[in-house]
Amino acid sequence: MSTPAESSNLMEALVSLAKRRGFIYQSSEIYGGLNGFFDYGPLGVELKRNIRDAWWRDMVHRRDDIVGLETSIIMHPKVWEASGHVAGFTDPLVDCSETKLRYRADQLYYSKFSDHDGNTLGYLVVQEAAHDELLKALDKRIQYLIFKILDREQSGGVHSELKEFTEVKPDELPLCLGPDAKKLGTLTQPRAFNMMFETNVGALKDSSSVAYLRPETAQGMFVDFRNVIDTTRVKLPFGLAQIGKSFRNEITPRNFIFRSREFEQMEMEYFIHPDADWLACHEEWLKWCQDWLKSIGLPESHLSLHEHPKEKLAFYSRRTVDIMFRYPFGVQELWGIAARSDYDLKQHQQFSGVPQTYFDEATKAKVVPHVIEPAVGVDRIFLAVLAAGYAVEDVKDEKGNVEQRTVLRLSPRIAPVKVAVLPLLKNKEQLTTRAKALYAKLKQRYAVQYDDGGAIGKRYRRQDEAGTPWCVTIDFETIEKPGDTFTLRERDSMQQRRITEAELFQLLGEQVY
RNA sequence: GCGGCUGUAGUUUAGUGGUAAAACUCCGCUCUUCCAAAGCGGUAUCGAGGGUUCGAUUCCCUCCAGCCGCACCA
Repeated sequence: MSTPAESSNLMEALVSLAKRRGFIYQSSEIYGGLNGFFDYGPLGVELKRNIRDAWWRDMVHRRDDIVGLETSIIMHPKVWEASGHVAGFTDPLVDCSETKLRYRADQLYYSKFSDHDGNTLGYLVVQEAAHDELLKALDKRIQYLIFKILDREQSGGVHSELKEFTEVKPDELPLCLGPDAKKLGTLTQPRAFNMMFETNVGALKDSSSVAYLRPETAQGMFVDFRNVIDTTRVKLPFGLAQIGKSFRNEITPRNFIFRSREFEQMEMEYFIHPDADWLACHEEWLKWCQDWLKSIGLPESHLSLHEHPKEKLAFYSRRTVDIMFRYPFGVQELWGIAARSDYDLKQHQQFSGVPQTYFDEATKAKVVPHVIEPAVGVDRIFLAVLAAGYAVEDVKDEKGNVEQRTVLRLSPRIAPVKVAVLPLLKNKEQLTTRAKALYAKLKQRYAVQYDDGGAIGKRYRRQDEAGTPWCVTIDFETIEKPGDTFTLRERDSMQQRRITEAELFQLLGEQVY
């Protein structure tokens, strides 16, 4: 295991490389940046696109049972009421200035405590618990208030009924004793915090025009479930796949692009018959996702599984397993595979009044399908391939001096540039003419670069940092000897061999898919 | 949202109460027969705003951004 300092250094090195080579910039940098937002530069946008394309090809094009979808980012506000996001994403939060602890106001209860003459002595705040536990806690706090804070000789007084702390009034706050506080008045007013970005549709900013930027792409696929059934020939089981931006107003965006406020999801909702073996289906998708991650070059050694304990499952889920990735800052969630049951379709059925059913020809019955959902963040995969591929190696030059080489070992499938075409020398026209001809031919099909700047070694290293798997050098052997061969220099091994144009295209055809 | 640390060229860093230096990168030119060659030239309102001061990149305050920890993450 690396130490926190090393991890931090690795992340700094990655951020630095990402900027230096044009993978990722901070958003709005010239205005001081904006927390939780990022831009993808010329190399970054290629890498990101390749990740998306690889997923789409494997998930949609190469399967018979999955079709694609692209739904709008802003949807009818009722969608988010039905999905539970309006209620679920609104957490009123309370901070304690003394203990620095943070509570959810809807999980706190408070009670006024008065002496027998009716004078208010204070408000006791306790955390949600079973009824008798809660009363026990309340009693403890009363004793604490009387003897430690008010410094009285004997107890006595009455407490009023418990109320949810969300109802606390500003003038009561100075007399509130926080659940873990030793002084009065350390709690803040509950502040509503909704993870959804709000906006307004139309010209008038009244409450009827409130809309949300979607916090997940999934709901678009549930809402269009009927449309797809009615207009295409899909039969259960089948999947709807979507790639698109989602937005969450995270309290604290952290770890570079890992948790940001604007991010891109690749989600697939796989609809199955309610009587189908959902557990087996869930296992199948779990396996599929792991295999796919390996196919884009993530090493198995960095992957692990995390099964959500039953008591911590989200309300819609019967089972959720996360594929975890060992990032420099720790093992974190990469891909969540959730068995969402029929929760979402049933919710939309109820809220919209439109039946969300599928006609089962076999039983002649209408059923509401269940759903298995693999959901992954493009940006998280991006960071994972960057972190896993990044290496600084010691390399010996011809004099035996040790130098350092920075290399990004990206899979040819997703590398932003597949091949760099390099004339050995810039000022020899036979070399550059042949190189430019090859470049022109390659770029019809692949993302390639032409580079004639500086010495050849420098150009190799530059491509190493960009993650380009192969460099092709047009040298004197190309133009002087028969066979029209080039030097093929391989990124990871730095080995060189001679290759013809036909062989090069064959290599690319096999490796870039 | 809280606490600690930080912010000087594209990157990594040096430095000072009297308007800034280096290495590498990048761009241009010269040169160069396979792993960051050499030479010349170019690139900074020292994160932003305010205050103290004759004078602030340096000291103070606020904000913004970043890192670490806590909390949060339906």
